[in-house]
Amino acid sequence: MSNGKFYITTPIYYPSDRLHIGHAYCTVATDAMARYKRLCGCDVMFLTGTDEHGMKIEDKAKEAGVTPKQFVDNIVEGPRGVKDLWKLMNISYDRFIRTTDDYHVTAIQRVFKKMHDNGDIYKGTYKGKYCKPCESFWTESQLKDGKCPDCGRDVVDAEEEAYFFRLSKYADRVQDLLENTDFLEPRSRVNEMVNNFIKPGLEDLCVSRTSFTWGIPVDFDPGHVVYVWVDALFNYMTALGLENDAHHDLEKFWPADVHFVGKEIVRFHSIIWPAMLMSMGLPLPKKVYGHGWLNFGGEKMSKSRGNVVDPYILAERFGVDALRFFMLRTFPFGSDGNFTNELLIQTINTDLANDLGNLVSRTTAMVGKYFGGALPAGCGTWAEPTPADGELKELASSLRDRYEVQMERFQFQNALEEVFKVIQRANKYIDENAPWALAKDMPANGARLAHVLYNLLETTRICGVLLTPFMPDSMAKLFAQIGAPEAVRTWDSAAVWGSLADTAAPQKGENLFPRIDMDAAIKELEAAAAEARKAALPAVELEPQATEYVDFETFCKSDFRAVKVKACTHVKKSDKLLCFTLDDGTGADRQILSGIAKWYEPEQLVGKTLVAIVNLPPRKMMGLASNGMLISAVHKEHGEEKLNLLMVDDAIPAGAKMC
RNA sequence: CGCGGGAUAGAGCAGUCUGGUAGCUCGUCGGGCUCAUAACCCGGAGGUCGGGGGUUCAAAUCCCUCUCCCGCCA
Repeated sequence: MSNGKFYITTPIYYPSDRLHIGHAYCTVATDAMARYKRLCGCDVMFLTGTDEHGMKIEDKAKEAGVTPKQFVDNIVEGPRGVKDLWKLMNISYDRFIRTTDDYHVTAIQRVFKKMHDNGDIYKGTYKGKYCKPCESFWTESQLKDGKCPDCGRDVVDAEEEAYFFRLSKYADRVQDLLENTDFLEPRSRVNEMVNNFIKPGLEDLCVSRTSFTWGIPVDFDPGHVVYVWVDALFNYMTALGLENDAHHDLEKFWPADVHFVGKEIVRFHSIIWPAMLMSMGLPLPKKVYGHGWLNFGGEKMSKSRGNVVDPYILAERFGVDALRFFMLRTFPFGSDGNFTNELLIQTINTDLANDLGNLVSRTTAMVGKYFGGALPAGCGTWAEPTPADGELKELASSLRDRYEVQMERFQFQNALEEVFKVIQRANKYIDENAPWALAKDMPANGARLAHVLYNLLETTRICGVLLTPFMPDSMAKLFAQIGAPEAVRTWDSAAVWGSLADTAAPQKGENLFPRIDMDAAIKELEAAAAEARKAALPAVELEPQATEYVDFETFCKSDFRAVKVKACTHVKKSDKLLCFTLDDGTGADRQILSGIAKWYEPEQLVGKTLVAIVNLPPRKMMGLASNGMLISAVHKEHGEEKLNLLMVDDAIPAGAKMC
């Protein structure tokens, strides 16, 4: 692998809400790639960040009663925010750009001006549907049943003055770029872009707005703010110093080697972004890679479905490295993957605990047990290698090359598959050699035993090096356990069998990857998810007030009375009903059934003064007569129904009329 | 005929570009081992690769067609 530079980016995420596992997926993939390139000796620039402008954030901030900047500050820098998440996920980004950063703001103004000056941005009118109460423009496709998707009211045709980018001018060049180069990968995305967007004809793109103010102002035309395309996409260059003095790495790192992006924004990165760069006369990035989405349980993750996976919960429970590994080991990077908790735990148990963790554990344990912790000098070579020796050695020393091929194609799944084939071979090698049998006659077989263990340590070391980009912390622990110093954790050493000193002194340590009890963990996760869903629901939800009037006569017919509870019992075979014996002031007991067993124990209600409507027609429930209805206050808390019986002052006599 | 993706063992997936004995993980059945995180190793059962047609000596793979599922992502 040659050295040189490598510039890789994630999309800049939109901090209108907490990030979920899908964002983590893309960022972890980028991180693994960046770490891999550093391991290879490249000078790496790894950029990530946040795209912080726009109407949605403006609205959300208003809702929360803070300024837009305060709102995004909290989500980006605040507790459990974006930066916290990347810290937790051990993301080794070199630079983090926020589109609200001063240098970016002024740089974007300059870029906008340049494109305006060269004639590619011109003033026109933006036609759309306008909702007056919401002061919002919508496109035809955004409307819900022809109405405003926000408030459901009617919209009217309207136009506003706006700036447009001459996207159409670059259609041919972009189509050529997509069809005749490997600019966009995987290849299947190319057809999608060309068929859906280019062939029907590229329209010029509206690149400014006047309908909201939370954006970068167009400095030569007050009232207009730069819309997301110019603002967000150019982050990849402003972060290096384009049109600003905050950074000075443009020469060194541009063009980007690859932009990793989710498939939903492939269009922007493969059509709009190159077109704008063409307009600016700037070099294009070498590649855009559109990865798939993580679905959950076969369905798209979405807030409304309540199936958004929280990376915090998973990382804290199973370990960051296990989660990072799982995402990249299990799903082909280019296609959608179906995330399930079962699959996550299964992968951790099979690959990490049973195969890798256990291999390290049994190997280091044997070195300790049979050799007191250090192998004898000279054990690295063996005069008459067995076929198994040769096979293991060959497989392990050629692993790096097979791995590299896959990594260069961003096929993390395949790269990891190669590594685990070797790990499985090593476990088999133990069986073939039965070290425990050799150990029974140390004088005769001690040297052979030492060689077998050395081969195992060396295989483990090579795998450890190649797994480091995926699980940096765990591999550092692994190296410590097998006694591999820094010098033999390098890319070069991963292709050189015998790099580990034959006197290596492994130290059996804590389990690198503890096995997980599937059933227990699933239960806990489901409980946690339910908790999270609940927390996301509104704190207090009230029944909307009736808009229809009830006439006075009808209302007066309802006879509400104060009643005192003489006795209260559960109704047999019913989990809902309580049976009340009430003093209603008439002298005769009144029996009322009420479906409130979920909220009250019978004992606690005896003696209370309640309110009941007493002239409802009698009704039988579970075979018992109910003569009226007790009045309760109801509302919802975090989606859960709450009920409180109306209890009034005990000084009120039984039978007193409410009016 | 809107566009795209998908349909491969009980489950989840790879393989399809570049045709050549159908593969992985889990599960299941049987065996081995006891160094190790009740882990590891070996073997078996289980698939007409969604249906139909075509090209070919040869099709999961190429072509046509039909059915069903998913998504359309300011």
